[in-house]
Amino acid sequence: MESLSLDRQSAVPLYFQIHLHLLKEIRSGRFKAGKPLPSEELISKRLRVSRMTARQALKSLCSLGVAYSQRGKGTFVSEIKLEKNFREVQSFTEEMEARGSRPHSKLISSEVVPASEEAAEALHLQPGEKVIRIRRVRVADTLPMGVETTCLPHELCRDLLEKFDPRHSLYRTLSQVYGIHIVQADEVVEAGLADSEESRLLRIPKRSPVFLFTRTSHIKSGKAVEYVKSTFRGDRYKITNRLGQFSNDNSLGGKA
Amino acid sequence: MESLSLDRQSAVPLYFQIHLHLLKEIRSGRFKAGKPLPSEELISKRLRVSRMTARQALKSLCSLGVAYSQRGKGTFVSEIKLEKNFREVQSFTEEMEARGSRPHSKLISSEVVPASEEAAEALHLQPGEKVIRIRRVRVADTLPMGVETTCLPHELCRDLLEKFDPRHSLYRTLSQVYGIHIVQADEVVEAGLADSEESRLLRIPKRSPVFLFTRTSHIKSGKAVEYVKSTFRGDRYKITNRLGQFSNDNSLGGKA
DNA sequence: TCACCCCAGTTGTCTAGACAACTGGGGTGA
DNA sequence: TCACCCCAGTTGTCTAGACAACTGGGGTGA
Repeated sequence: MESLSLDRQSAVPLYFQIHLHLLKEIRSGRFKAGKPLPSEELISKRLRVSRMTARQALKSLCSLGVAYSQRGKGTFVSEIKLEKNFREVQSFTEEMEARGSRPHSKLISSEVVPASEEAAEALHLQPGEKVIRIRRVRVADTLPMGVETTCLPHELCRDLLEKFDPRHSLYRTLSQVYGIHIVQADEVVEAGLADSEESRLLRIPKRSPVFLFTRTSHIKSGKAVEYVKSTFRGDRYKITNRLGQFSNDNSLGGKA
Repeated sequence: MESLSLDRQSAVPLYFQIHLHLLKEIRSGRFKAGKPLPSEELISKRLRVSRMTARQALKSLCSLGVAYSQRGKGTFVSEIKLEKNFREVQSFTEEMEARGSRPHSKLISSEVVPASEEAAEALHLQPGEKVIRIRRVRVADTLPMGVETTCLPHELCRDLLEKFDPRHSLYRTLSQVYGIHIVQADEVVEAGLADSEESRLLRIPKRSPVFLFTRTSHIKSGKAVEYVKSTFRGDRYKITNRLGQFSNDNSLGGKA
């Protein structure tokens, strides 16, 4: 706190400068888990900002899950570790890079076809409307991890098959070429056994345990832009989830 | 909007009265997906509240995932359905009730034992410290769904085994008797095959596909209070996840 | 001893403003 | 035609205050 001086000319909002500073101090161990952060009043006085600005900084830490507030008591550092590998919405590519593996993909097929019934429903398309369908084997380092079939509305990105190298990240191409940013995904996971095609592609014994994923991805407005079915091997792939922290999110701020 | 008159004497905050009203109008179809909600300015004028209060109402809808804001444009109703069965942190009991099944449990064993190494690590206990361990078969309607082993620090709820009926919800007992409210859980899921004890208890063939869950549950402060390992049958149990919506949460309010 | 009150400290809610930054559409002028 | 400017509408950030509601500890008085 003492060392921080705010840059009032900066494009970075004051509350976010304070947010970043507190976050750094928490990570450095200056503020320990379970211990109070400076109060709104104190931040307000020390840094000469209004209490609402100080409050917004603290609230944005709460919405990150780094801190929590208790009325009448203060705002405290959460004991929950953030750095664990929880699944955000991210492509296979990003997920593997985050785990320290080198991801790539082998293309099985890519084509424009009429949407299947389930894909049409998930993507809110008329029956028979066209989708781009890409089938790939997903590989981490040299280990085949899963087989994935992705469907995107053809309307959304007509020339995708020319612009997209299937060995790289689809999400990055969507984001960089088309400005389509996937921010949320709804997913159903089932446990099953590998069929013969899957066991051949993944080089695992037939009837090995596998995860079956069905995922619908959304952009910020909630519009569905991707429908994916995939099979991942159960012996090498784990899912890490964080549940909750939805309904108890009394947040006042936050930054993308 | 027109029909709403705020109760300024109420203990319910103004922003939350507005929040509830807008939510009702969205659910009723008065405001449709993709369409704008009233602007901060408009709410402020119509309901004679300050703009910050109107803003807090809209932001709390955003943090619920019901709406999203775009600078310079407005706040819009999200196209994402909320009502789907996503997994919050909830007990098996709550989950099954939400799905319309009648949950119950068959006790296999309950005892106070020294924590296993992994349980001690998850719960931040000293090696050898005691935990309450409860093993149950989880049943939906009359169908056995999974085998679950729960460990709780003995220190936390010494007389739990007297006060808890293992056929009912553990989370409810923790909440009602001890004031322990679980708000977040970190979970690892693996795909595997049922061993002989599991297949017997779940009445499924040996080597059927199953989910293997390892879960650590936390209270608001982040303190770990429960460590669970469980095996659920893959033929009857599906996981529904919602990913993302963490980093893009520019919220100003929210209510537990 | 112990129930109660009081008080300082804290977060929660709310007000009435201000300016910045961005969006989208309409109008202007070369 | 079309690049550009302007403007109304909107969200984002920020200020300087106010009172409510709650927490926890200390002191008072029966």
